[in-house]
Amino acid sequence: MELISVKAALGGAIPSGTKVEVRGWVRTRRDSKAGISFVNVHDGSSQDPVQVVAPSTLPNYQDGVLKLTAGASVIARGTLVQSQGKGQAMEIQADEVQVIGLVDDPDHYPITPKQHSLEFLREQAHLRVRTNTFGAVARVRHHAAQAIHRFFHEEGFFWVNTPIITASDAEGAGQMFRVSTLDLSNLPRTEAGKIDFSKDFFGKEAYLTVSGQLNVEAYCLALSKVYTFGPTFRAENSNTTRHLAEFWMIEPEIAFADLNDDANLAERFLKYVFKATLNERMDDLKFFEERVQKGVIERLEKFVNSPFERLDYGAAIEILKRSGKKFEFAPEWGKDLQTEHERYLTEEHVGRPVVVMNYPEGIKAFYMRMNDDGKTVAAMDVLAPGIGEIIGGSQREERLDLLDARLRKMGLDPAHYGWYRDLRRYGSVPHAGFGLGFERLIVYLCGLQNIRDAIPYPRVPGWAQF
RNA sequence: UCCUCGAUAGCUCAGUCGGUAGAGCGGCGGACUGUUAAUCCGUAGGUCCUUGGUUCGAGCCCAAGUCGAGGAGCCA
Repeated sequence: MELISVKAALGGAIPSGTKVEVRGWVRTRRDSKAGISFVNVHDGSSQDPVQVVAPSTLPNYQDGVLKLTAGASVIARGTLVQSQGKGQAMEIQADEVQVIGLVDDPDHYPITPKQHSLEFLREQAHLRVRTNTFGAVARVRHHAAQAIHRFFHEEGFFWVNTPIITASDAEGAGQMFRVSTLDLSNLPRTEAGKIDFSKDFFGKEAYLTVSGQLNVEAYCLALSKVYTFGPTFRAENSNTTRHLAEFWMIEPEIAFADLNDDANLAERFLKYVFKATLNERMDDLKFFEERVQKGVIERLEKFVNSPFERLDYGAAIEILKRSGKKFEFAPEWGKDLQTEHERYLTEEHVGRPVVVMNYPEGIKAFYMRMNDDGKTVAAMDVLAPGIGEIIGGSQREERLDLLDARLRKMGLDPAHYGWYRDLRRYGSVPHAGFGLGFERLIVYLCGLQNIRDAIPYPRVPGWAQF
């Protein structure tokens, strides 16, 4: 008797006639008066369930097998055989179906074999992973994460675990969650009446990180090729299909590199991860193709096989102006590209991924490197058909005087950036990197509409259940 | 945060002009069949989001609130 996964049972590598055991959860049960029941069992290892054929001669047929409903857990032992029915190659002719856990209230069990709305399933986050859709998302998510680590490892990058808690209020990438052990109902005060954070856990104000970039830059200027991949927090009151309060971000950083190196890295990176997902999870992608978004596989295949177009921001604005398209927001030099602009560029004008480079300094962060024209910075966005911006990155300002000038121009005090400025004083080198929201990548891979379906337990304003 | 839309059975939804609450799926019972989200018959199942108002009478009209969705802003 060999314990096997459902995936292995269906995989064809195990010869017919082998005695096997599978463990999992019931998806459906169909009874035949010929004296058998068909129980579809899934264990998460594959998109498809295995069909367990349970004869009515089993001792627990009446008060066991016939009590099975969607969601019940079982251990089935029997012979793996070629199926007599259509719809599956292999099935398990059961000698024993052990009922492990029944569903208490089958009439209220929320996961039925019909299509549920994704909104409803979000409120059942602990059970939604039992559905085809969320099982598939979970598997794709795992394979994408593995592919990301594998890509960087193979290219000689080191994974750096930057801090989750930060006492620096200088990251400037958005609203932060405060971390404190102070008693909110009895706050210590200074003589001036302000909250006395010197009494707080870290002796000063602390927050959850909004980006590991600044920290990983330091490691870049020693290890040369590094990346972060970890949880990230934004306390913005964003209620959209693209924002989470807690998400996972990937941020590579490369030394002795400029913006072109950065764009090349982004292109290799995305293609590697997409290719790996196509290779490793085609079963789930086919499900998304059928049930979630038509064309998602072709979109990925085209992405993998198309060279990225490079486009200067200024040229992009000109293209948009001359497009003859009616945009809700008129394109104008000095303003950021709207989603409608990005979609036009990548979907209609070029028809494949585009890297837009060298944006006006006024709309980009302080750490981005000033170009020689004095008007633009070495920033880039990778735009993908069907979604728009998927990666944002830049070459970092490695010249101390220019960094200080830019900080001051943006109303920031260079004194607050002591250790970050040190990196420009001690063996500074040109370096570059980019940031990618992992869940946005998952949305794109799976053809989802809402980022809340791309993470197991989404956290958004007003919602932190489970 | 702003704009728009929505909330009716476990789920997905219908509900006409304001007049006693409906279907499909799921559950339960039965029939039938190596079945495939099986099929067929029967059956149970309701705080119509909450509060207030209008009315002889409100799922339906009005007001406020709560929650959800989509879009915008911000962004990854």
